[in-house]
Amino acid sequence: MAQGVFHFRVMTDEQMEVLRKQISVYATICQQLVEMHKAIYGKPFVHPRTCPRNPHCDSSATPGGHKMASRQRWSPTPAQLLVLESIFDQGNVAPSKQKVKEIASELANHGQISETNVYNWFQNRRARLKRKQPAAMPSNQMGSSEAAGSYDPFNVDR
Amino acid sequence: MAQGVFHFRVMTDEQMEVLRKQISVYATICQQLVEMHKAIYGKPFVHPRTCPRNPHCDSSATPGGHKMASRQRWSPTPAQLLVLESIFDQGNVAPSKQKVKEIASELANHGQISETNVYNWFQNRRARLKRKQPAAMPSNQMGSSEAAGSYDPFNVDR
DNA sequence: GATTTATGAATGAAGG
DNA sequence: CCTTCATTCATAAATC
Repeated sequence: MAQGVFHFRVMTDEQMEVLRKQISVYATICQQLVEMHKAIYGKPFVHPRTCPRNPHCDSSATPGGHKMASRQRWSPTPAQLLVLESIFDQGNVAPSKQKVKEIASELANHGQISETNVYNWFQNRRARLKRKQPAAMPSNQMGSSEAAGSYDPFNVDR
Repeated sequence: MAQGVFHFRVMTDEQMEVLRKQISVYATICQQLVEMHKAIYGKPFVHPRTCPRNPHCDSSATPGGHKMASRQRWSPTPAQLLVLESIFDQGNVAPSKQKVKEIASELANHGQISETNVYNWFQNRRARLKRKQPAAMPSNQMGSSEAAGSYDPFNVDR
């Protein structure tokens, strides 16, 4: 693997994210093991070397889980949001993959965006709407079981 | 700072190799420690601090015999995740029925788990990998002007 | 600037 | 297998 001595590897944000996650898992486990050590020996585990200048090495003990280094998340520009909501309101609540591609392409003119962003946006929008508007349903009792997601009222694409 | 900034991180092969080795070492150590814990205490490696907001740690056995609500979905403990990913990385991406049984059996020592959980995990992992991998282009610098390249291009090759 | 809320993204599970 | 949904998580934005 290490034979390409004269060319650089480029890590995408995606790959970086994978790394972050792996490291996060190790961090969590190690944190637990430190707790274990304390429980056994009654005194806190002392690092051979404290973290040099790690931002979240001290302070906020990250309640419960371990916090990864910050990951920037996409957020729609006002212009993009306007277009997205317009499309949604027109009844196209579940665009097909092809449609998503087109939308993303179009919105790229108004700022950074990816097809995944668009896809996620519609997914979240549907879920949110569904959760907020269970009213207006004509006498639907649904008392017994949970109807485990076998019903999808929005499957209109393809 | 979320938009307009497409900072790629560049790693040399050397750095990459160092990182790989470090991770490998952490993985080994963590696995050994987890095993050690199991050996000492004879019970799953679960700590009060383990799951932040995930109540699946509460393995309270359905008092009364009737399974009630609280239908929380399974989520791997860090230790389980470590093992699962380790297996996956070793090339065993689609374990057989028998293998799944073994894995589930083994992981049950680190927390509640079922064969279905394991099966689903591998299935999801494969699907996820498949979607993300074809995005990786070797040594494609794509100039700074191609703004959209940072995130997942969302595979649509059908 | 510490909490709370809104929301983009991740993920386990189900359906086909 | 592939796609989709429900739920959860983390964080940017908002609020105090």
